[in-house]
Amino acid sequence: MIKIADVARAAQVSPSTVSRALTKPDLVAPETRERVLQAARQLGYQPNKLARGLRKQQSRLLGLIVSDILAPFHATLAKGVQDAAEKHGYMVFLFNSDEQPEKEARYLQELQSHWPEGLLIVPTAKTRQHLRNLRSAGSMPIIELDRTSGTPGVHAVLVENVLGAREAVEHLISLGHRRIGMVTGEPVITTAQERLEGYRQALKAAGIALDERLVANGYHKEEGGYAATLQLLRLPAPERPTALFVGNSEMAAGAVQAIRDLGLRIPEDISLVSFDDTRWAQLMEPALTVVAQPAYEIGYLACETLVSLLRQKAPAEGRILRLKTRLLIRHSTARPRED
Amino acid sequence: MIKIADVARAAQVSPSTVSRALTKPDLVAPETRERVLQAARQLGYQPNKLARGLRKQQSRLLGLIVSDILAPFHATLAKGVQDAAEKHGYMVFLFNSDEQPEKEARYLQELQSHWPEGLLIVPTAKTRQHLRNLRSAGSMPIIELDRTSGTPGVHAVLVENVLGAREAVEHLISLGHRRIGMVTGEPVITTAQERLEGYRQALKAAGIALDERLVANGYHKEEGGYAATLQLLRLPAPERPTALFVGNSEMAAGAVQAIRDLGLRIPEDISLVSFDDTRWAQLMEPALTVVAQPAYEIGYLACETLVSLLRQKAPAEGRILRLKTRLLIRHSTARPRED
DNA sequence: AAATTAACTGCAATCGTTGTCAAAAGCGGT
DNA sequence: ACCGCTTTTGACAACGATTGCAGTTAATTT
Repeated sequence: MIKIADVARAAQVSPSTVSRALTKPDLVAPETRERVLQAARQLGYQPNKLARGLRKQQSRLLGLIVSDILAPFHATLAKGVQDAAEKHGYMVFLFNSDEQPEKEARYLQELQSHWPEGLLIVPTAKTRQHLRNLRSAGSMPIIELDRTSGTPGVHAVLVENVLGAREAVEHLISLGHRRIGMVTGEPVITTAQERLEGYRQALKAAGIALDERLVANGYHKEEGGYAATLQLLRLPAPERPTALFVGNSEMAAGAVQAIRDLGLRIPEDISLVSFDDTRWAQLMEPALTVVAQPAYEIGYLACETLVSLLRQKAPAEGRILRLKTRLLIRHSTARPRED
Repeated sequence: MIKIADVARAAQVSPSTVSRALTKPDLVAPETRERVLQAARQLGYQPNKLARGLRKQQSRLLGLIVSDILAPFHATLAKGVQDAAEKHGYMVFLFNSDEQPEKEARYLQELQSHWPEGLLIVPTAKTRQHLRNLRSAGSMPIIELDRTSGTPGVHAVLVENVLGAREAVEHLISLGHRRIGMVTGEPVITTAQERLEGYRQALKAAGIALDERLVANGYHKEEGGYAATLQLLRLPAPERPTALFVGNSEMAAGAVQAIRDLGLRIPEDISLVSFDDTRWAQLMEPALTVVAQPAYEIGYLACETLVSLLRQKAPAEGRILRLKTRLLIRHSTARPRED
């Protein structure tokens, strides 16, 4: 690799001058500058970011930990973050915790040793402890995405989960459904709590009593969604739900398969709404009614916020931003059968 | 941040001893070692990777550039790479070229300045030039994924595109189809070339003349797939294909929509096979017959190969590994209608 | 023409870590 | 008590880039 000394030799100046010519061009004489720039170009010089970071005590690095890079929601989130980071000259270290707290802890350690200037994270169940253990956490701004860990002083960019869920369930109610089941996620995750709360509020507002048997845990995963859906649809006829609200798209995929395996038809036999939009939700037959989240915007906004936090060095107190969801009514919801 | 000098002070030893206690424990006396380790633990010391990298002239960093992180295939690829990298103590810098050569060039530059020890890349149309311009490329092992750029000396991990495509088309032929259309990707991309070649071979082996009008370019994207499919299915009846082979899943999504918009039914009116398996291909009705690729394995294997290349410092000559595809026959293919 | 100022450049120290070298300390044997 | 040996430790110099300070030259003013 070409280093600054090589360029200096080629341009017949000192390393200091090369450095200045490249980073503070107006401090060096025009001819010298030209000579240096040309030499640098010719040799293909690229400043070593390790050395620069060490000297300037800044890495221009951000850490991003998502909980499932294979889920389109998270991939989109990551893209938003990266695009925003790039705009401001930051690089992003992307990790995938797979919802596993141990992995998250390991990656946080690893990340820390690379001196990131800020951290963006989709927290898992143990994030709060992990962040407490991180020494540098006090100095480094942290933004949580999609969910919160409850760590004090941390910023977050989320969506209106309660409202979004409520609108989805109200849609079902307006179609005439009364027995509406919910497949929820891990109760420790705030999105699961909030979406369940929205479900509760919608029922309450419509004067429908909450039946605990109609709420099943799908643990945020496809298999869990499958199992939870089977459980709900195998209830004896009078209690069996005529519509299902599912907490995220992974579980919704399981739900669709469970419904098919039971030989039921959507929406004739059962209506289905899910949080989170995906390609398959649009392409499946019938297209799925969903609560769409602005995933890209969440990532982008979170990163913008982080960068602006880094600009003003005063460590602002934690603020929570919430973006709106949109209920996309497609063809998986209809009036309940009259029997 | 705690640095080595802080630990040294706390443990009453010199910085050198701290460094040794942490990295070469058997070179320091047991009691001293304990004292140092405890001080380090207590202070939450994390070695600064920037400084270490600078001093040791190694970054333990790998670069990964994929061409579309939102596509499940690429996300899975990335996961495979990361998992393998983590196993060997490497970090991965992930970038997304969005198939745009300029972005790729920019990221390659940016990456280079972080001193990666190796590079994994899903090449775009201009990768060959970009790599030629990279000074460090000579010293740094490079592995291409999914496609090749044709850069001499570069390693690659690909799939059996010709064979996979051929099997898919042979499947259609065995069902009785004779007019089979193909929606292909950008011709500069090797996967598109190879899959087209497989299509040709299958037709030839069955004694079916190739009709150029049955091959349409979908440019690797959903919209392109939509347009190409419309074009093929609007051919006058005698030439119109009874089956379609689509070069990747993005274009397949477009194809499905085009078919629906034309009011045709799969597989009664038209059979459909696509390269690349996805969640929606499994969930759509009817489930799509596909040529599945071992995406995770490609990433994992590529990274393993890269690491082993780094271990043995002799720069081995470029080798190409090809993994097998699997034809998953589902319900989007059937005998052609007799009319 | 001398004095003052401005513009430009180089020296040397620095960031945190590691490896080399040599000094110091401990040990057993004579 | 002294010698040679091993074990343990610390001082110091890098790695590559940046920057405060000081020095040199040229330009401007008196």
